[in-house]
Amino acid sequence: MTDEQFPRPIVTVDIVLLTLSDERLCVALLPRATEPFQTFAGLIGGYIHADEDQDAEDAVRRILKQKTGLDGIFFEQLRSFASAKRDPRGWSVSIAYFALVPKPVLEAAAHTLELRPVTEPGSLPFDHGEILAAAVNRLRGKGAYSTLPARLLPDIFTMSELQSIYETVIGERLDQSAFRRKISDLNLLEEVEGEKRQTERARRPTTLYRLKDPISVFNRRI
Amino acid sequence: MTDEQFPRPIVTVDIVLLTLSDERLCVALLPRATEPFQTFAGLIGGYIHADEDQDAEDAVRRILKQKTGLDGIFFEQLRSFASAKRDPRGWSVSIAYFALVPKPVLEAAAHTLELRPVTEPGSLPFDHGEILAAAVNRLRGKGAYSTLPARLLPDIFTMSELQSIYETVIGERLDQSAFRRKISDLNLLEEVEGEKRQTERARRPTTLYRLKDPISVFNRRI
DNA sequence: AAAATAGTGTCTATGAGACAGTATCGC
DNA sequence: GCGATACTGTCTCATAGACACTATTTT
Repeated sequence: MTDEQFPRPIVTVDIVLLTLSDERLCVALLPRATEPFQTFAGLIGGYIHADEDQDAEDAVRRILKQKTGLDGIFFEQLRSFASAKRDPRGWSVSIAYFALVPKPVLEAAAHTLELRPVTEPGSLPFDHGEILAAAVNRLRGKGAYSTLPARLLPDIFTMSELQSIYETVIGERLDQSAFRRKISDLNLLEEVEGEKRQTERARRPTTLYRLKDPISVFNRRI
Repeated sequence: MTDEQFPRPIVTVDIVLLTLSDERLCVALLPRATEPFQTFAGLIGGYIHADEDQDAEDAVRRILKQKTGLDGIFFEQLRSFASAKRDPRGWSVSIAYFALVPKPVLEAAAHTLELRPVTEPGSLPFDHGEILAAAVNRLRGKGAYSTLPARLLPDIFTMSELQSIYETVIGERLDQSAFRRKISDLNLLEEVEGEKRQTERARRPTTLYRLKDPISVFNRRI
């Protein structure tokens, strides 16, 4: 830690904003305002503002607010991508985050975001393709062992909706009976009393639930 | 991504080097050569050298080699720690890694490393205490679902040694029969034929094994 | 009654923990 | 034989998946 003669790399924060659209996991992209890759759609990102951001999470919140209008949504650090070649401007570090947002919340707040299925994101600037892949991987992996996927739903949801989210996140069909049993064993949800509702084509009204804790991690698979 | 007028933060790489000493998980620390916190023992770290390091992993390899003499050991990115206050010199980013090394390898190569049990690391400079805690957490968590703990053993080891490593990493006793059954079901090891050996106080010679793949992740607990 | 979704019960296979039992060595 | 470690077999219980069954609503 002696040699401060070395030039400092560029440091940015990049956010993989994920949501569910038509039963598919999608990433929200933003047309880039400046060079390099101007006008190309890329991950939501920006520089750290040393004067106003106390830490990287502050920068994430600020950038999300400024560039998408979103506020108070779930996000978590993924990892950093650091190399000489990832940015044409020179040696750079991207501290990557992924964020989860329910589609209705995204639609209410969003400026001009472009949604693309994570399976066919098209061509992305920098190493954003790699960052996206890492985020999806993390969500799929951690999704089976936590309540992460529920962050893609509104606060209040039905058991079927929850199961459906888990199915698209994990990428496999789940048995209804086993799913309900596990969820109830894990004691993650609380019933929203009196609030029954009928889903679109449903006949029988459904019990509604909400999460007890923001994020729970358990040690068996859903 | 427009405002390049903002000052660039300091970027360093910090490595939590873990090994097993007397059945305890220990972190290897290095007395700091320069201010701040000169002479205090801290994590192994350094600046990125934009000219010689192509990416952060290159920097990790170079720093490990220079500061400890170690080469070719296992390491993996943890996450980054970035804030205005973590370093008295100003806004800084530490890309944190953790590395695992067998004790004999560490002893053969090491310069003047200080080993401290991760449970009582003493006072550490910067936020190195927090980084250490995150590394231990990751190892404990991922350890139960992967062959990570085997990186704390030499290439060739006995089943008992492997079980013992898992026990200290996970922090609980494991049933011998179940352990062997699971390891063999997962098909992770290959027998080192003809090579039998007697452990210190053992009577009956033991079969020796090596890992088939560097790191495997499975989806049930060991 | 039929259609459609909500929710429950049960059977079976598999994997885990507990623990006893057998094997092979040095002394 | 005894002590010590290496290794195997078996019993029982918990959990998972499969799938059939019941429940409640609208049309």
